[in-house]
Amino acid sequence: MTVNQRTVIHCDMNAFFASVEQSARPELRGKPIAVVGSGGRPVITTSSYEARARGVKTGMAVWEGRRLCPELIIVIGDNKKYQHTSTEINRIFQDFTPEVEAFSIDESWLDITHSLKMFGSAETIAYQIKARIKHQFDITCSIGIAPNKLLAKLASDLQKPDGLTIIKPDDVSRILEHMPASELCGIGKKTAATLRLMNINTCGELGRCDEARLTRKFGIIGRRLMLMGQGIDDSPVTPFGEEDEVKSVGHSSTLERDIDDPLEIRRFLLQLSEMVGSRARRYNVAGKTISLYVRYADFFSSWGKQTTIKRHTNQSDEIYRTAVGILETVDLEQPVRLLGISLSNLQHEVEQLPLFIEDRKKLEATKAMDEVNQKYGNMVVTLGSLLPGKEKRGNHVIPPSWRPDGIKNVKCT
DNA sequence: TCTGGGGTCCTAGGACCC
DNA sequence: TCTGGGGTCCTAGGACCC
Repeated sequence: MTVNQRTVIHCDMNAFFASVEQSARPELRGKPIAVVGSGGRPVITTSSYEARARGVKTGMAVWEGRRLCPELIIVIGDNKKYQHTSTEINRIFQDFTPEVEAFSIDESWLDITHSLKMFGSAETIAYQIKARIKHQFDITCSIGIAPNKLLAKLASDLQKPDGLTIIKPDDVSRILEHMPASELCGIGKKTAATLRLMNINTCGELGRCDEARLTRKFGIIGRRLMLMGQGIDDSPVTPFGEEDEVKSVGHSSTLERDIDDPLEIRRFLLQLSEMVGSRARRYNVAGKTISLYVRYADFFSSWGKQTTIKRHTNQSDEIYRTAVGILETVDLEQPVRLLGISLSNLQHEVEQLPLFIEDRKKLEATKAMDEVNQKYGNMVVTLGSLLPGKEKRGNHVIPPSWRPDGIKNVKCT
């Protein structure tokens, strides 16, 4: 046993978006509901446990969910509400330890190593967390307690909903022996399939595998895979404010219908550029690399291309022009199903000090536009003048993005 | 009648510089 | 006739997570 034994909690909200909706709207409680995006081709983002019992799953098209469960209630998602609830829940965690890391909007890790003395035991803390979340939001969660993040996450997956699973250091090898390797966070479909071809199915087998054999197959992550199989994970819980800086800012959107009209494509690119630009400005970052991603009507074929420009930018018009520049190097093979733009190669803490009066005017205009858009929702005001031709602007509005603000990078007020 | 949107990390190969 | 080699930046693509 090492001296540095840690105790880590992983907390996973059960059917988070659906639970928030059922909590906010009593008439939805006990019913099969599905939370969907607001786009023209909606898919199910989260379904309640009542819906899951009927086979309704994340990622399904709405019609498919309805086929399986005709009484399915469709609820349009409200990201702001989920964001807010998530922030509040993380505040609860912080009453138990300052070392809280949000993995996603509905999952967090807590390093409670130094909180045990004050609160008694990990179990006590877990039960208190559950009770407070239940009381305050009427939401259940599944909690895993283990010596590290990898195992805590594995543990929280073992009992759903409303579970509490403890993996004690002494039990690690017994529990992992027959656990499918694919249960580990980080081993996805492809890796699991490759492992199976190597005759490795369980964590036990993975942990005993010759490191060189894994490295030959997987490169640098080979060693990491072996350690994962042994339940070893030294990665720290990184508290709020100490995360790595954002590395890219992007938006993509599936169009309501497939399009091949170049002007219409540009219209969407303009909106995407504005979404990316305004978010970059809000984060106070600027990027040198602009990427354009296109998925064709057949869904399976797609491409992405990127260009690196001379200086960093977070100006929507520059992002737009660069994206169009990329588009012009390509002959589209099919109508377009999805368009995406992202800004990377980022510089942080950008200071905007325009030298020329024209630039200052533009900055003022951008600021005013950002304020209006922030107040009245996505992209009420756009740089319509950049669009070629005089055709009336399409009234299609790109649906609010799934998670407009990564929880990691937003200062909560 | 389908199959979302937001990210991160890793690899490979080419261009270019000293 | 020898034709290096390290470092960095770039593009493209794949795998993973929620």
